[in-house]
Amino acid sequence: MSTTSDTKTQLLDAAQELVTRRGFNAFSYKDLAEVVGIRTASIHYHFESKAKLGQALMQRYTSELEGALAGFDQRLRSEKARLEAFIGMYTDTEKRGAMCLCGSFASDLGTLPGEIADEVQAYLDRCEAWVKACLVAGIATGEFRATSKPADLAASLVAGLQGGLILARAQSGSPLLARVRRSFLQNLDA
Amino acid sequence: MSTTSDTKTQLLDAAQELVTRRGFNAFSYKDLAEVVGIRTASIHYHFESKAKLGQALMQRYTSELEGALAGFDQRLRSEKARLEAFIGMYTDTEKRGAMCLCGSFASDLGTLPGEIADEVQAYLDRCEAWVKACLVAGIATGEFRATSKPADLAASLVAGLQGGLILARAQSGSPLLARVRRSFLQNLDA
DNA sequence: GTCTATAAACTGATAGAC
DNA sequence: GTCTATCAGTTTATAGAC
Repeated sequence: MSTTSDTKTQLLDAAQELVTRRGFNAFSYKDLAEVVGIRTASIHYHFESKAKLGQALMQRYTSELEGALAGFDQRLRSEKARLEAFIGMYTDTEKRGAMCLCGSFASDLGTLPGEIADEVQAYLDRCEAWVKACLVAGIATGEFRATSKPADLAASLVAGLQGGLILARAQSGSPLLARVRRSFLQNLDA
Repeated sequence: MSTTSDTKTQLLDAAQELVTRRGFNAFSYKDLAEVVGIRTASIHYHFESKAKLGQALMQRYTSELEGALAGFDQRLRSEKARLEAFIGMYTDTEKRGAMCLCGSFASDLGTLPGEIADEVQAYLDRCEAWVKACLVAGIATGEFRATSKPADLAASLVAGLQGGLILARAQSGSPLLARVRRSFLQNLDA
């Protein structure tokens, strides 16, 4: 059990930081090598290509999402609290001044290898399905008021959070996601 | 009055297509030169740098937005119709399988020269201000029901449209923006 | 206005030594 | 696992001829 992570994990962590701040096409093996402190050639030992690195990044991100959602489901007792926890993942990212890894990849989708595009779609589908289930449950118990179809509301929240995260860094004013959160939740008030 | 546009306009048109499909960092002068049919060196006669080209792109885009919004205000008689027309600009872009120029730049903001970042902010501020005014007017006449502060709703719509446009290309299912539109408008139903 | 020629730096990637 | 050395191709940009 070592304090410092192994090189592969360090590479994933540094790459995630670069992708969520600069974008997949705007960072290079050189950038990555400098952060981790090895040579660019050594990166190829861990990830045979930049595309495979991107794919590994999205796979880890999606499995972390799965863990977080399972935690929310198990730990929290109201659908409102679960929704708040979900939104909280994105407000945390906003505070760091970064994008969601998936949102960053989605914005580069026109230039990405198919392997990554598939992972992006899986992540988004999972988010929408979880939010939709949360809404359906909350409407059934009377916790939420149904103003639109849950599937539409779920897609709308995911789009608002991802868009908000991308636009937040360009905005002068107050935290953008706080506004997205408020208008979404007030709309559901029973 | 010639049928074919001048080279500068052709360059702007081709660059806009590339930025909204691939992103600012994912297209090169070589790509642009091939589309327009000149050499890369000739591009520098019209735009001294890629940054200046990007800035010119955003300036033209913002002034086109201004024209479109003025047209909506003048031509359309209800706030609902105006909001629909605004949303329509984005559903048109979704049909083309492209991103909004501003959304594309926003996603690359961490790597962009400051001149472009300022233009991105101006475009977003203008969108939010116009939508907010539209909502305030519609609430005053009783056309809309106010579920949240107009400023929050406006920010939320802009974020939802931009996010929806970016995510739409990764999604398998039905048009994402139609869902954003439905849940936003139903929320306003008086 | 557009061209050729050229630059200097960077890109992801490979071969092979240690 | 990480290194050095190297590759072929690309990037934005400049100088100067036409």
